[in-house]
Amino acid sequence: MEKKYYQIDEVAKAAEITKRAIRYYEDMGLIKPKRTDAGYRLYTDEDIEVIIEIRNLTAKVGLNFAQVQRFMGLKKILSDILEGKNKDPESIKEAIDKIKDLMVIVDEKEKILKRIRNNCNSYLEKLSNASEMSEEDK
Amino acid sequence: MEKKYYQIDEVAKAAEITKRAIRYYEDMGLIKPKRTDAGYRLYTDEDIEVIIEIRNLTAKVGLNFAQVQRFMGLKKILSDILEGKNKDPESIKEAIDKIKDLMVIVDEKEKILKRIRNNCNSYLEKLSNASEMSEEDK
DNA sequence: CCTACTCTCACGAGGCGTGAGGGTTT
DNA sequence: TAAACCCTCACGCCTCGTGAGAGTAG
Repeated sequence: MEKKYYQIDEVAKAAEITKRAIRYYEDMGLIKPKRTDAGYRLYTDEDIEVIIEIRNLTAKVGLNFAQVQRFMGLKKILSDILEGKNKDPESIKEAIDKIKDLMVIVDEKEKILKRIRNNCNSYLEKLSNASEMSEEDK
Repeated sequence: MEKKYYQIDEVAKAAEITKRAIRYYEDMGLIKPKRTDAGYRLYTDEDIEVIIEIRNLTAKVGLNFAQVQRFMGLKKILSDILEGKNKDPESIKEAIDKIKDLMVIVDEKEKILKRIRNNCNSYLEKLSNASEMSEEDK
């Protein structure tokens, strides 16, 4: 079974990100694509998944690379546990704690977004009232 | 009725932000505190509110200063409209559009946060199952 | 005179953007 | 041969972090 490989430009389009950012992720040790003899980077489908997840956690959630790396390490432990390769209760506890840490950050962000959305909604209401009043002035 | 003024260190604590960041907001033209004769910055309660909102929109939501500035400008127009100082239907329409733009960004972020939270929850479920199984192994 | 503030430079870091200069050919 | 990729520097931008050196006293 041959794996399919993608060049950086395809990956950039698939992950909706720049090539520069992808190379930077590599510099930071978050991904390690294969290379052709000429040095061209070759990515697998799994690499693309990882890149998209990094993107979500950084650009969208606002984690830094150190935090992303912690979370990625967690995912490896997690798949080992689920495949039965790792049955160490300590590892399981650690993984659970790391997930909970991330969820705290996510909850915080969600609260602030909700506040902002509520503000926006009340502004819109007030503005539509003001808009109606200016109609009646005619 | 005298206004109360605060020095930068008090503001920093109230807004949970560094003094450096507050000064930078000023450099970027987002706030314009008064100054004492010696050049010390003096902030009002409203300044503090603004600083907290900038903080929420940048650090928490991930907007850049250009976007924050657009949103702040909007708030001024909005209060003018609500106080009846501005009854121009065009201004009202513009304000509504800007708010809708912001809400699109907020919605996007909320979707991604929900996805991440769902992932976290399903991981936690799987891990707690794995944890029970490792208990039974004893 | 000493402490604890304040100020203004100014260089550094993280996460890329944007060429420049030069190879490769999925 | 030329287009259209790829590579590695390397400097620039944004949002501050972190002193350094000097003035102020809310």
